[in-house]
Amino acid sequence: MNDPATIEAGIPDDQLLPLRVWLALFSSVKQIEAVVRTNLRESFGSTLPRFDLLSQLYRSPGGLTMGEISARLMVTNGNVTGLIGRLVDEGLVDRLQDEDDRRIQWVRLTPKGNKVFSSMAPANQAWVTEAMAELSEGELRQLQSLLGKLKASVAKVPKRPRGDEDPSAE
Amino acid sequence: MNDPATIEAGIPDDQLLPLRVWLALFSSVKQIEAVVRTNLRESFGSTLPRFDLLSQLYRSPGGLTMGEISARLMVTNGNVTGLIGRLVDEGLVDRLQDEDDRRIQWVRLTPKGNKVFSSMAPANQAWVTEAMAELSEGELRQLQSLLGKLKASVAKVPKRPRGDEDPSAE
DNA sequence: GAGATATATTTTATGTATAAACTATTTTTG
DNA sequence: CAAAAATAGTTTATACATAAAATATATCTC
Repeated sequence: MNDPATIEAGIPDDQLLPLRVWLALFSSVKQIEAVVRTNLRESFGSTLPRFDLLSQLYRSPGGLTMGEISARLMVTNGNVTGLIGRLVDEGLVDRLQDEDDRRIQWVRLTPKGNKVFSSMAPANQAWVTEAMAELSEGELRQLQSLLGKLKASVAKVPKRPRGDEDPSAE
Repeated sequence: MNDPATIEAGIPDDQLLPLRVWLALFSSVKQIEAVVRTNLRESFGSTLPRFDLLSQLYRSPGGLTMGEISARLMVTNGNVTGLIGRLVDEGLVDRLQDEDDRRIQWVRLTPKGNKVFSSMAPANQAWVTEAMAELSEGELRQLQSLLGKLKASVAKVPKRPRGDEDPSAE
């Protein structure tokens, strides 16, 4: 991932603003991600995707289906298949088939996975808190609120189902 | 990547706030990325990393070195090597060696690359603008300002050079 | 100016991610 | 109920991304 782009030649400033915000959002996230990723690797030999996945499972003691994980992490099913496979190999997670619907896989943290995540989570919180240390509580709340609005705004973008290209549109 | 995680059990709310903001930032970016990625693929058969790279080159008519590209996109050198290779194959970009320093590669947009990027950029701007349509100009400016502060805050996180683990720290 | 160090980039191994095609089930519907 | 449609997940092919090691060149230092 990289750096959302702009053409800035002769476009009025208010037209440019969303693009600039997007750029700022993008680079902030990359920046924080870099901090967290480095720390996860150096301190725990782990990665952000694995941590996020463990976190979801931690919050769902009853387990999650593959599809639910994929929805929560906002990634494809195929991605989750691979991620879970590695975590199973590491013994942090286990899979079992649903008894009624044989298409469904239930995924849960193993006791080891639970323990490992419990040790990572406070460190992660500390890193993120430190990264945001210069923002006051008020600023953080403002940011949170604006991001909430943004989320709602993006969610309204119509996503046409595939095949709806309408090549003969006027 | 996915969904920055939290343990929320019994932690005071203001301790939790940075983590919540991180979560919100992360998912906003994923959400917008999904919109842009889908549109770039459907409309231009391209991807976000390629678009961002073209954008950087577009803004630097004199060309950029591999290292400079890597710094601007905040990705590793190896990543840029691959990305540029594909863009060269597509004829959108060319590489030439520096005359004085033979380690350096200068990368520029080809005329075709220029043309292609010029057609993509306005569409990209429109998508991002639409995604943020529900935010007022004032809100966007506020967001921009807060993200600027955040960037400065994250930049202050000390990044110890590798090998500075100090395993015997007290 | 030779050896050590630094810089620019590529290569290697691996992990993460997507989209599209596919398999296996379940559910719907005529 | 049988055929069709929907759902859950995996597989495949490919792209993107990292970290670490390697290569090649340039610069520094004595």
